[in-house]
Amino acid sequence: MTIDRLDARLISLLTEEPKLGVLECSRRLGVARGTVQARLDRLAERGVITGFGPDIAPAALGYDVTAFVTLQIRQVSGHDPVADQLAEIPEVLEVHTITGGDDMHCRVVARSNADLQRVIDLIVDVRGVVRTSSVIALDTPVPYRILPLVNDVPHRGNR
Amino acid sequence: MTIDRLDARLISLLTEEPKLGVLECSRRLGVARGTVQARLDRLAERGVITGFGPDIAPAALGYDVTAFVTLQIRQVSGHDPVADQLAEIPEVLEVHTITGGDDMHCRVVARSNADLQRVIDLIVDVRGVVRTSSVIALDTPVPYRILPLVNDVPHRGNR
DNA sequence: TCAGTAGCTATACAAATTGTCCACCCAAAC
DNA sequence: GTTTGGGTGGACAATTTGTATAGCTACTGA
Repeated sequence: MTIDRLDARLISLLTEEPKLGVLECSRRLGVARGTVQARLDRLAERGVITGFGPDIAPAALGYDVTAFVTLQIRQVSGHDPVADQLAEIPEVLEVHTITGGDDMHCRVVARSNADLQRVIDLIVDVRGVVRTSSVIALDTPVPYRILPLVNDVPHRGNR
Repeated sequence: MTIDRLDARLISLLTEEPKLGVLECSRRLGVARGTVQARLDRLAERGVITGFGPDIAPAALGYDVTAFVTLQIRQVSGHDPVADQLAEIPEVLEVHTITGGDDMHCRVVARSNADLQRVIDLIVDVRGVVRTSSVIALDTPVPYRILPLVNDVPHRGNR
């Protein structure tokens, strides 16, 4: 399952100028409108494009601190109940189960370092969590991006 | 800097049904079209909404493996040159500098576990990188989300 | 080789949305 | 008391969308 050059160009275009409509895209890409429409439909259908939601910057909402928290959980309790509890905490933006000495990895945000303490306490209080370890993100030299990956597509004309 | 209830409702609405236009949003929210338009402009201006780019699932592109790589770098080299090099690797989706024993934290993807080895080798080869440590994300019980955070806004009518 | 299929182009049309105006109103701030 | 920021409601032309149509080409499998 992969995408072709035209898909990649379309995704790039939309990533860089999200307000473009289908018609404008077709003009920029030099293809028919129906093609763009069909491509978008197919990309969404295949699950490549999962949505067009607005990108929100937590920092702009006052959540200036980002941290990564890894946790060990009690073996008997299992991951799911813990994950469910974590999901109840708004400041927990993302949770993964992981390999290695720890069991889970979370991205969390907070309004300040002091506020981070509060959030970590919430996490520690989750039933089944044995131990946590946190690091604070000081800077983000490479913010989340997928374009380089998308553009890593063989150039064979448009197809 | 914060958002009010109407902003939150608007963001929620757009997150859940991204294809809605301004007009439809105004209908759903029960406010005038101009209001929605103004709110969106302001949210974008204030940096709360940073974009409307398509959300791409790396897994749908064949990058089934996600991993977190933490690195130690040579003190003398500084973070920036290392980050610049990391940014050249398409599979590196995100880089943060962090507190604690390690210096940087990256999210990377790969086509398979074997392919992950290749990507890690690319990272190790970056000048200034001394040591890396990786964990693989096995599952993602809570995928990245910001809605709970956005909805964590006092209910005081619409404002 | 031939039929079938998938994907792109081109075109058409009505319906809906957008981008901008404007005038007016209200509440909070000065 | 008056400025000011935000919201309302309405109006307009221009553009875009949704949806169909038909024709063309390239590839696939029998």
